[in-house]
Formats: sequence, structure tokens, C-alpha cells
Amino acid sequence: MSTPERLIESTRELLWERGYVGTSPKAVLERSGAGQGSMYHHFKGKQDLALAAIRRTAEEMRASAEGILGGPGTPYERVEAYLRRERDVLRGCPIGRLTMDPEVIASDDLRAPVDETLDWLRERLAGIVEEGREQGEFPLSLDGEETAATIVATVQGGYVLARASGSPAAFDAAVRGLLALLRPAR
Amino acid sequence: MSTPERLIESTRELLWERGYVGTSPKAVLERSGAGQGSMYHHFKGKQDLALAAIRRTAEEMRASAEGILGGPGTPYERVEAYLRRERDVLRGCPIGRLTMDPEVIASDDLRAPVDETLDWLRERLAGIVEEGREQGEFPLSLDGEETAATIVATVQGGYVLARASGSPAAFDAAVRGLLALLRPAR
DNA sequence: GTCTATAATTTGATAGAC
DNA sequence: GTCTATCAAATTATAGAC
Repeated sequence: MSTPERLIESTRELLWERGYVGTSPKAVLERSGAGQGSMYHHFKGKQDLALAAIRRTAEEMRASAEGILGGPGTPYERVEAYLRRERDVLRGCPIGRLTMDPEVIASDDLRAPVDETLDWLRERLAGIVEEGREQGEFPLSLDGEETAATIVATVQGGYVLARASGSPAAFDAAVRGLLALLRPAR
Repeated sequence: MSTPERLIESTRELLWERGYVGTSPKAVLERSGAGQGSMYHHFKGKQDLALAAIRRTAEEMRASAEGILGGPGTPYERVEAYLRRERDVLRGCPIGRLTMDPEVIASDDLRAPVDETLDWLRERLAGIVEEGREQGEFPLSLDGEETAATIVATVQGGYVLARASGSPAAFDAAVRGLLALLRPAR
């Protein structure tokens, strides 16, 4: 892997584990094996490197969600597949966790890819819920955008509950609770 | 206010705004107006002070939730009142945000009050959902614990969506989406 | 109890040799 | 492109005077 690649990948890991405020250039250098000079040659500084890392993580997250949401199945089945997909629950969401970082929220540049990713996910799910309403799988009383927000929030909040308790169980419970509420009557 | 009080209150604010990793003793001293010596006289260090601050925030959050959940109304009405209560949405949850802090999660002492608070909230809501099932306000097909986990997760995740977009609208949408799913048929 | 002084380490970056 | 040297400021304390 090239030096800039190694810097980005190490930064991605550290941002996931420790957030922006908790990640120092020194830690990135140690993990990547690069020297001080290399980092400042390829990137303007901590924020520039973090931006490259966040953009890549956002792209990956979107592609992986699309892989499931654009797959086979009825709307309910695709939502279920998304909610039940394997996740490293205790590590949390590499994008969502950034919203709790004061310096990410303070910088429009750093926040933009986070916002765009979660917004895309909500829109994607809203379309699927609408599809389900039209097909009669979901009640017409549901609102696509609102239901989609609830689905994304349940996932993001599920990580919070799991990390608080140190176990994925609470995440799974929240997902099962939501699926029971969404489940079509037979 | 006494010096220890001012130290705790300043730490509470900073933990809410910046998390544990992002909060320095220096910032606490500046905000509280106390000197270096005072802080280390009354507390063993950063972690000890943070623990006192987190415990107090946890107590307050619990009391304020109980004020609504133990209030009047049917089970659905009490859940709705809790979800719709006024919140400083863009500031996020002062307890939930700590789960994204690597040093809080790494310390059993710091994590304990966070875990206990969210756990208490889930149990409290689970009891209310059970009550609603028995009274026929919620379908018997719902599971109390799972539905409660979904409710708490929606709130916690709602903060994530709101902070990502820089607007409370997404939080409100997630709450409305959940209430539509929970709403008793007339 | 509170204050100032001191200190070892880390942070985030620049300079300049190679 | 990569390296080491250097730097001012911040971090998380401890020491000891008052």
C-alpha cells in the first residue's frame, strides 16, 4: 500500500475507535508507520487527512447499504435484511459516531460527508417504505420519510445502548422491537 | 456555589459539549473560575471529577424522565409525552453521547452510571408497554423489553440524525415515525 | 482550602537536510 | 517524497508556599 493509502486507512481506524478529537497525528503516524514529513507532504494537516478518511468511510458505508437495500425481496424483507445484517455492534457506526464529536460538528467540511451519508440512507429507506405502502405491505397510514428516520435512528441508537451495556444484546432487542412494529399482518 | 459545586457543574457542561476525551482540566478550571490547587484538593484528578459530574447528570436525567413516565395518562400517552417532551435536540443526550467516548467505554467506573441510567430507562418503558398490552392499548404481539429498547434507541439515534443535519427536524421525524407505529387503532 | 511554580509528555505543525 | 530537528502551546498532573 502507498504511504497516503496507509495514512488514510490508519486514520479511518482511529476515527472509528476514538473520534476526531481523540485522534492525534502522532497516533496516526505510529499506526501507519509513516514519518512526520510524509504526512504533511501528502495532506495539509490533521483535518485534511481526516476529511479524506471520512469520505472514504462514507462511500463504503453507502455501497454496503445499497448492496442490501437494492437486493431482492419485498420492501419489508429488504428493511429486515438491512436491520439484521451482520455488524460489529460494539464498535458503533463509523459515520454516526462522528456526530458526537464537537470539532466535526463545528466544521461544515467535516460534517458534510456525515450528513450526506445519513441523508442518503434515509431517502433510500423512505423510497422502500413508500414502495411497501403502494404494494399494501405497509399500512397507508405510515409516512415514508418519518418511518425511514425511525429505522435509521433505531440503528444509530442501538449502537448507543449496546456500547453502554458492553453487549450487542440491546442493539438486537431494539431491532427486533422495530421489526415487530413494522411486520405486515398476515 | 461552593468550589467543588462549581467544578462539577462546569465539568457537566463540558462533558456534554465535548465528551471526556475532549475535555481538559484546564478548560474546567477556566469555566469554573477555580484554580489548579482547588481542583486537585477536592478531586483525585480528571477521572474522579468526571465521575462526580456523570453521576449527577445521570440522576437528573432519571428524575426528569420519571417525572413524565410516572405522570398521568394511558401507557401510549405517557410514551408519547416522553418522546415529545421539549429537548435541546442539537446538544444531544448528555448520557448517551458518553458511549461514543473511548475512555468512558474503557473505564468500568465511568461507564457504570451511563449503563445504569439507560438500563433503568429501558426497564421503566418496558413496564409501561406491558401495562399497555394488558389494557389492550398495545397489541399482545409486542414484547415489552424489545419495544422499550426501540423507543430508547429512536431517541438516541434521533440525536445523531439531528446533529448530522444541523437541525432538529430529523429527530422530530423519527419520533413521529415511531409514534405512528405505536399508535393504537381506533 | 487556595494559590503559584514547576514539570514531563503530547499536540499539531514547520524547517530544512537528504 | 521521506527523514529528523525543532517549536510553541496544551495536557495532566505534583510540590510547596500561604
